[in-house]
Amino acid sequence: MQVTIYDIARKANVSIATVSRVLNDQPRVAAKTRERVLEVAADLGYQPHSFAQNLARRQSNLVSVVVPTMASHFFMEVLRGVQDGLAGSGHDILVHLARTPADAAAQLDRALRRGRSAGVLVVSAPPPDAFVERLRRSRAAVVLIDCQRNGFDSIAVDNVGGGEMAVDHLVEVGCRRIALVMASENTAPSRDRRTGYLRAIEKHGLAYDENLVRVCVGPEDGFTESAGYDAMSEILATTPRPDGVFATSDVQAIGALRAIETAGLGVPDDVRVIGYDDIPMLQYAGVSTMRQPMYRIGRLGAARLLAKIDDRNLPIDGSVYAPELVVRSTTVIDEGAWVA
Amino acid sequence: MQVTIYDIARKANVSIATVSRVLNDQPRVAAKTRERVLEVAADLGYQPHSFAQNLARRQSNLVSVVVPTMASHFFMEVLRGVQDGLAGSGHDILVHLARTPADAAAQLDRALRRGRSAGVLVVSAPPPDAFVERLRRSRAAVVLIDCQRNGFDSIAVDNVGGGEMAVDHLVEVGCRRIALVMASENTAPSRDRRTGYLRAIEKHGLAYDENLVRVCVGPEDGFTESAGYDAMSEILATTPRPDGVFATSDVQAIGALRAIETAGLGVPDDVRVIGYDDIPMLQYAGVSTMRQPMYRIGRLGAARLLAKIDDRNLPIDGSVYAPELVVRSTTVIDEGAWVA
DNA sequence: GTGAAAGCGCTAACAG
DNA sequence: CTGTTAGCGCTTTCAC
Repeated sequence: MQVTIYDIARKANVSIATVSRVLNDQPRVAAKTRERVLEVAADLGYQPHSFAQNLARRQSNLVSVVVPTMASHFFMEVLRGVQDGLAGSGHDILVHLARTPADAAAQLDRALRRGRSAGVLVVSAPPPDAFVERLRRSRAAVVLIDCQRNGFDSIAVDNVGGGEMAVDHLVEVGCRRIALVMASENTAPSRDRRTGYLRAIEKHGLAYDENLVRVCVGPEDGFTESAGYDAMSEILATTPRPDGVFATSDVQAIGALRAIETAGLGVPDDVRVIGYDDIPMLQYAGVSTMRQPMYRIGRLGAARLLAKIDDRNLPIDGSVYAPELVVRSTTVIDEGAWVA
Repeated sequence: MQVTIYDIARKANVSIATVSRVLNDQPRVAAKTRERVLEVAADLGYQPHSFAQNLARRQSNLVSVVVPTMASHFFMEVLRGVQDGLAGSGHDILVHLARTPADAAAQLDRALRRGRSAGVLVVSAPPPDAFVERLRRSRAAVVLIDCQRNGFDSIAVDNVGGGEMAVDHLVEVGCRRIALVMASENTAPSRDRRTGYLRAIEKHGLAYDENLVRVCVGPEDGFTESAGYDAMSEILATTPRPDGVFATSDVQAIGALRAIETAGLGVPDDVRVIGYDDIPMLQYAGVSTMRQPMYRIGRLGAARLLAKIDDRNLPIDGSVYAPELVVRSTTVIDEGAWVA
């Protein structure tokens, strides 16, 4: 059978209470006893049973991450950040993948089961109304990542500002008729980026033309290359055609690019293109975009969660990071780039 | 405080044993009692405390997945498959990201802590020698995904066969001098695909030229676009130049493509290119590749793990799936494709 | 400094 | 059919 503190106690001639004290680095133990216990424990290859510990301590060393399945690169980076942010705290990561908004609720539900997780990180999808109460009542600490909601801690990236910056950039390089290829209105980042688009359009005194705006539909909330292609194809049928396009994600931007080329137009000469995310592929495809600090928000989110777990009464804090404009050859002429 | 079975027992005028029986769907309970208990439980919003359950049942409802961080798309698909394969079993997924082979050992270690996980899924990296013994001794069931090792259950894709098929295809479309752009020799899939390459070269009676083989170095075990670019650039300096290239991953293939274009050569006219994985981007980039059933192996791996958890004495089973050749415009002339 | 004993919330014999 | 009673492995008072 497995070795428990009873085995250690017996072999070291002490009580299990003492073993527990030693193992938990508590003060009131004689140096010699401590040493002996430690030695026996190492000898026996003792490993604490975390369920038993958690039960006795009335706490959990698990952290749940609830995340939509789309955007694998984004998620992987965030997850890396989360793991690093949690490192050393003794917490392990429970992952709950949500395919759809409805599924997100189900996954959140799992994550919130009594005693399960010390904390929950909700990524890229603000909790639905029905959960707000539940989340509040829960013993688990909650931190939102890449989304925000009143009353919750969050680490977000400024999607409105990002959308605005992207369009600002297009205007700066000379665009006047700027199209928007956006993902499903179901997703908050997508909606926010549109808000930024609208804000910039207005700010620069450009005319808003609904023919230049397309909402992608389809799987993965429209965050796909083909959705971007379809949307852009439709937009290009408009007269006069746009001279710039902002896509709410990089994969959509790639699709838009293909549509533009298919239509026999050139990038950036006829139409300038900017995406959002900065997935690795984009660097080589030479596509301008808004870079998001994914790893960073994951790491900060985890740190924030640990703080919250430690002290549930910490004031609510919403950090918002600014995305960074990455200029490549789809918005400015740059002969060194790969894609023309 | 939280509601426990004691609360239910009190309110329903039964003992906790009866409550437990009802909650666990055990037979010997009067229909009426059952109904009453269920009602009270629902009323109180009872949720079982999984740590307590696990402790009492002497089992775990957690499954660990140990995975290298590179290849985010691959992992995401596998993870989706795992989650679906586990659905309904009541198991949750613990994720352990490993940055390096050394880190993989540390993560495996975490996953194997006593009583922690009912099972462990090890993805894309066969367990190091030092762990074989440990793994065997562990109470946890173990299934390898996308890798194999004597004595362990595994769900793998035939990387040797895949490499061979890729090269076969290049030969079929007329290539005679075929280059290999491979990732680090640290990774098993990479090594296996090379074996397939060598096998095909020999089978077709082509000359093996070491100048046509480059091992990518750098971060992420060489599974990067820039590593592919660098490797291909070097290979192109060889005279006579190759007329085909097999890259052990799609991102490397994209890099190779860029190197070929930079060198002023055409694809597929001068050099034909085939990658490995079939990441979504490739479909639109029109790159030929070997498609791996990622979701599927994840799902099957999970199913296999559940079976093993249920009966640890099941005979060891190693399933090997064949990757699928996807022909696009980097190996055959196809005017409809996007990238020329 | 150390030990005895009472839980943590639940399951599982064992009686009745 | 139902209740009593031991645990699961560990932490944590409270005495000594």
